[in-house]
Amino acid sequence: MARMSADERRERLVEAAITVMTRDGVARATTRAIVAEAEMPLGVFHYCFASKKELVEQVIGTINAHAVSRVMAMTDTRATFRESLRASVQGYWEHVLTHPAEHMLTYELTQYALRQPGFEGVARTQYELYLGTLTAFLDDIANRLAVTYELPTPVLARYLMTVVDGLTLNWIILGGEPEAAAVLDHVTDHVAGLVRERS
Amino acid sequence: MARMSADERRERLVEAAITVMTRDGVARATTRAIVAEAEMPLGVFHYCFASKKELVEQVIGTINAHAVSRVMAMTDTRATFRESLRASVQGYWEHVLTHPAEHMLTYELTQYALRQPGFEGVARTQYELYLGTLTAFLDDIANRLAVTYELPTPVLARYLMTVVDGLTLNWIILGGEPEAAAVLDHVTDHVAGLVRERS
DNA sequence: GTCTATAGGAAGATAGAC
DNA sequence: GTCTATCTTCCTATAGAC
Repeated sequence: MARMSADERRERLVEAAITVMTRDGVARATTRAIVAEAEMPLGVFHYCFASKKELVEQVIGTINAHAVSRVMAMTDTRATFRESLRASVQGYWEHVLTHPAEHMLTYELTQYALRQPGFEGVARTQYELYLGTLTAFLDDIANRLAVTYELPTPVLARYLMTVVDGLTLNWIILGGEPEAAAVLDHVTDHVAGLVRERS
Repeated sequence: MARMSADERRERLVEAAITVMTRDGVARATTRAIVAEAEMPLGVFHYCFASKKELVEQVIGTINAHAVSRVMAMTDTRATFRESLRASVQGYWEHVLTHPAEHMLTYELTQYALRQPGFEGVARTQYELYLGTLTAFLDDIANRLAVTYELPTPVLARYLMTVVDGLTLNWIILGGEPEAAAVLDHVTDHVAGLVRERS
């Protein structure tokens, strides 16, 4: 009854796992719930993956790849730094507003990784990845527009990551779109004020 | 063998639960692990608490009370707004640096509450509490020093909460004290620049 | 590879002797 | 109230027929 290759089953199981985790939370994404979501019998699980750990690793890899390519795609260079930053930040924020559950899942997986033996480095790698992507974004835009920053790029990148990450988290919990958008606008303007023409 | 009142047992079990959650994570804080930490037999649990849910509610209540009284105590009014804000923020940051596990637990409990049926409102209440406390802090300091803010207080409070919460989270995961402190200093200075003498 | 059936263990909660 | 022993359920993982 080989209706589908093991590779395709693996892909579908990872997708199903993400669906279940997004809908019901990481803790409820049991092997049973995942195979049920993928409409496969339970026994399938362990000839597609050696263990549940192996599946979760692939889930985290997939989620991270999505997040990074999202940030990459958000680079939106316009005529001025202010406009470029605003466009990029708004692109990100749009995604948060339309896909809150996806962002919530990344927070959950970070926590999961921080506690799960065998995933010790994963949370750190995840945040280093975000920070690196943001740093590259700032460098890229500085080069294209021939500007420099008043603050060291690592500090500026950390600042942006802090605001974006912190605001995403508290918006997921509290809502309050007007205040959240106001904070984001204020920070965008403030950061644009830290830019100098390259001499 | 009544060596201790049921009330005292309850208190000790809540303490033990916090110890286990801080050390091993919320998911590993099982009734068995908690009574073992408190050095009590398993059967004790269910005549002290009707269910595990009841214990977790008390744990969250205790943690929140700690957090709020910490923010209250951090209000540190000096001669100028800048100095007051700096002193208060440094007081908070000092606590993060010396008690990271405690702060990590609050993030874990927030996630737990967001997913656990019966705790739907708890995460929101928690963040509203933080935001309210920060707003009160800003109002208080504005009154004492007879100043106003360029931004509406709700937006400013949200901005501060975002930065403080986001930075705490990414410092727990990434470390990098110099950059984190630089971000905090920068934000403190920036916010101090948003203050006007009351006319 | 594919599936059913089940092992083996840990979770929350309860029964019932004292 | 106090404790031991146990119930029920659900988890990951495996055994073994096809």
